[in-house]
Parts: sequence; C-alpha cells; structure tokens
Amino acid sequence: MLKEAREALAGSLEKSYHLAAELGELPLVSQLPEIVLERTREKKYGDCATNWAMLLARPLGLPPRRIAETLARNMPHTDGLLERTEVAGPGFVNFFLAPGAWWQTLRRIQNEGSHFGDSALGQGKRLQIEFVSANPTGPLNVVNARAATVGDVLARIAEKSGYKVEKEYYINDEGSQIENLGRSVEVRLLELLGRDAALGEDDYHGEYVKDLARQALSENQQLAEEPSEKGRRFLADFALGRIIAGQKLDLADFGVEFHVWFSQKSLGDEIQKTIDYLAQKGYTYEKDGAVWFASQRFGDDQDRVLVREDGRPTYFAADVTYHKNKLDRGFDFLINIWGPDHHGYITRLKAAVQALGYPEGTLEVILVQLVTLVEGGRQVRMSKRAGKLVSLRDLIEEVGRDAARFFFAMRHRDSHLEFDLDLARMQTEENPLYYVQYAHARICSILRKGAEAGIFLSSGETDYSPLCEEETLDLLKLLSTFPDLVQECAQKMEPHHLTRYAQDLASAFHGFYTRFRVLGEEPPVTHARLCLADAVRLVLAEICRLLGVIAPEHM
RNA sequence: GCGCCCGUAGCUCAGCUGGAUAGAGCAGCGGACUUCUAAUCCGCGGGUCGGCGGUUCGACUCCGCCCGGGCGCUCCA
Repeated sequence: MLKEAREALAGSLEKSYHLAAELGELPLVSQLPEIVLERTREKKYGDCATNWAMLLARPLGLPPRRIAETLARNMPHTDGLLERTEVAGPGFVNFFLAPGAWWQTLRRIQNEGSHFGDSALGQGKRLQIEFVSANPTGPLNVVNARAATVGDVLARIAEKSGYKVEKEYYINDEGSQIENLGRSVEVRLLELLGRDAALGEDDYHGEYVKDLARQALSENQQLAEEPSEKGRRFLADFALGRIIAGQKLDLADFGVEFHVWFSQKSLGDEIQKTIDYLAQKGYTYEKDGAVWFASQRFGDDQDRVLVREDGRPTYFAADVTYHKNKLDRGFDFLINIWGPDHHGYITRLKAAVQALGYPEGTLEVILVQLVTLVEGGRQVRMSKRAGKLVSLRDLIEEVGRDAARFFFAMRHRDSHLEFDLDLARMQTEENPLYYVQYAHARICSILRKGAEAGIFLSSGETDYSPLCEEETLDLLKLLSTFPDLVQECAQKMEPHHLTRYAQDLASAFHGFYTRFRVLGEEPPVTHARLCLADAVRLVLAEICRLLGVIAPEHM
C-alpha cells in the first residue's frame, strides 16, 4: 500500500487511542511506542496490521487483546480508506482497506508514469559506485559480468532514489601484472617467430594472448627483429590498449556505460603526496626500512605497508591515493563492488578513508560472490591459470544480454550464483525473463488492439469503480508496493528483490488476463481495466529499465 | 588458529529492521485454447528452516557453542 495510506491509518490509530483515553477506556500515558504498520502475509489478516496494542500492553498495564479491541472500536472514519478492522491473535489489529485506497495507486501511476517509485531517499547526495575494475590483463569473465550487473542496476536504483550517481571503472594499468602481461605477449610472439620461449606460472595462458601477439606483429613489423626493450614496451602498451578497448566494448554491449575510466597510472605523484599527508597527520611510521600506515588505530588487525623497503609504494598506497582522489572530487558516499577474494582488504581501506578525515560509512564495500556456470546439468569447469574462463563476450553471444543481466540480478549478491545456461537460453515459460517480458508484450498487444478499435486511455478522470474483483484488487495491491520495493533495494543495496517482484507482478497480470477481458466489455469496464493494464505495463517497463533489459512490445 | 559469507521442498533460491499455519520458480502429476498473444492459466503432492542451547508474549530472523561448504588472513595485485 502507499505510504500516504499507511500514514493516514497510523494517524487514525493514534486518534483512536486518545479518544479512548478521554473516554476513560484506556489509561493515559505520555510516551507512546512508534506505530508500525506491516504488510500481512495472509489475506485473512487484512491488508496490513499493527502490533501496537502488544507494545502498549506493558506501559498501559493491560492485556494486549483488550487494548486492541478498544482501539479498533474507537477508530475514527478515514474517508473511504478503511473498510473494517479486526482484532486477532495475541493482539494484532488488522486493517481491511476499501477499494478506494487502491484506486489511489492507479491515479498516482497515471500521473507519475515512469517516475512512479521515485523517492528522495538520497537527498541529492553524490554517490560514486566503482565496480568491475578488473585487471586489464584479459577479457572480462562471468564474475566481472555479475559485478557489472549488480553495480549498474544498483546505480539505476540509487538514481531513482534521489542520489546523484557516477559510475567508475578503475584500471590497474600499473604493477607486476602488467609486466607479466607484456612478458606473456612477448613469449607468444617469440613462438610465432619460431624461437624458443616458455610461459611462466604467473604468466597469462589464455588464447587471447596469442591473438594479441599476432595483432602486434602485423601492426609493427619491427617486432620480428631481435627482442629489445623498446619492443617489449610496445608490446605491453599495445596489449594493454587492446584489452581495455575490448573491455569497454564488451561492457557497452552488455549495457553498462561508465562515466569515468580511471587510470591507476595517472595517479603519478599523488601517491607520494597522499603518503606525506598521512604522515603529517601522524598516521604513519617507519619500521624495518618500510613506511607503515597505522591502520590498527581504525580497527584493522595489523598495520599495513605503504612504502616497501626498496622504496616502491605498495598497491595499497595507490589504492588509498585513488580513494583520496575520489573523495577530493566531492562525493558524499563511495561504494566499491569487489569479488569475495578481496574481503580481507575492506578493513584497511575503510581505515584509510577514516584516516583521511571522513566519517565511518563514507565508503561501503559490497562483495559479490562467485558464479558457477551449469550446462547440461553439469558444472562448466573454469580455470583462471589455464586461461579457460567463460568470458562476458561468450555469455552475451550464448544467452543474450537480457537473460544474462536478469539472471545475475536474480540472486542475492552475497550468495553463490548458479547460472543455468540452458535455462537462460530457453525462450519459454521456464525462463523467468521471458515470463516477465511476455507480460509486457501482452499488455502492449491489448493497447494496440484497443487503439485499432478506437479505444484509448482516457486522459482525464477515470471511473475506477469497475475494478472491484478480488484478482483485480490483488493486482492493484501489488502495484502499490512498488515504491517501497525500490526503496528497499536502495537502502539495502540489494537489486535482487526487483526480479522477484517482476515475476510476481507478471504472474498477477497473467492471472488477471486469463480471468478477465479488457476489450469488448461495457465501456466503463473496458476503460478502467485498460488503465490498470497500462499501469502494470508502466511498472514492468520501469523494472526492465532498472534491470537494463528490454521491455518488448511484441514477442 | 583468526575473520567474513553461505546452509530453508528433489533442484535453484526468496523470506521485508522478530510476528500469526515458512513461500516462489523449476522438475513431477492432472486439467484449460471458436475470445485482447496457450511464450499463458488453474489444481495436486512435497519441509526436524544444518544441530544444540539462550534472549521473550512470539525466533528462519537476534546471541553463544558446535557441524558442513566457500573465501580471505604478503613489504602480491
């Protein structure tokens, strides 16, 4: 139900208490517990219920059921909102709303359109979400794809919830993994030239490295000469450029666009400045020839090295600098999305953000768990070392962008995700994505058929009173929970509720569709049902937009 | 050894800051197309919520201890 209706009910309940107190039916106390109206799980308990009487039992010194009965009896009339109240169980007050309460929802959706469900939760605060940020040493894989989906969907949800959102990708284009990449390409190049060379354990074994070597050679024939430092540098830069370009392209085809691609290399001397800044604040010290950050002061279980004995800054030092850079850009909140292998890293980075002078909670790190691919009832074996990973590109080609995104958004981000490739490929009812999309297409079809017959959505006031059957009201009730749902997703930073709701809404509509006709009824009935169908269409389309999948008009 | 995540129906998973008889999808079985798309709908079965204690009117949910699975505990990134 809508927030307005909830607030109205809570207000009436409090009035009821004061009325009862005036009549001497209940003792008067000054401190009242907060009224919480919760959705009921079962219809027989009404549309919503409150445990307020149970909370009042102690302060009033009366049995909760008696309080509940008194409150229910004294409920003032709430112009057309409430049908009746009941007292049940240990002292719940159950509210049964009148149809008019649900018709309000429809009016709202008609007025607000795709803005239905928008909120001011974020108060215009600037939020940056950094995600994927994979090493630029190979194509993006399925775990990156999951992170990409979660990050992108969360960004859309946050935007709808009143945040100003920027999406950013951090390119780790510096460090030993880049050296390894350059060497790996060089080995493959030497192989192409028929010379002796072998990959080391830390090198990249994937097929794409051979491709890179081939492309580099055709681009720069001088590479066929004796190996040189210059040639080596060319190879590393060439590979890096190609890989990053490939990642950008894959993500774009996956529907994920970043506002900023931030190069680690570009931090340059900011790293030293950041270390100096921390030193000046007294958060660093020297030990064993290294410079340490006193992260234990901020709850870390050990201090961390910023500058190695040999004078090179650690990756951590660069990361602290990067986060200082982000904060200097004026963001109010930072969200990082990482894989589970980085979780030991969270405390020290949060410590750094606090050391830089920002309150706890400025940085939140979300971990997205691993993905298992299943095909033909069997797990698809993947090995990073051997370079046998299913890439994001493969996934897009295999199951399509929409199915991949929907499936990645479907599970709680903290749970391992089993991705059934066969199911994702299916274009039948078993596939939840098609189930949802079909509901949308069906409604579009009704609207088209209506338009052909000269029946259009009325722009003015609609008489909703024909919408009174149980299934119809159920559909309306579900629609009215959408704003709460979006807020829940935003607050908990959990996108998966969205897919579940989409399935529920599609299911409710399919049921409605089977039971009732929209077109061909008496004009008032047809008009009212057309409004309802269109409202469902709008909400489904909005969910698809948030998920980044297509809401098809035909199927 | 320490820390984090997970353990719910045959399978994959929900379960909203503690609420009433724990839900959905898939798989299984049985029905429904002369009507706006049957890519759909309706019905049926299925559970010691990993285990044991604790907190309270009430626990899948909170706390403690175990069991099982995953991951992390570098002057690597």
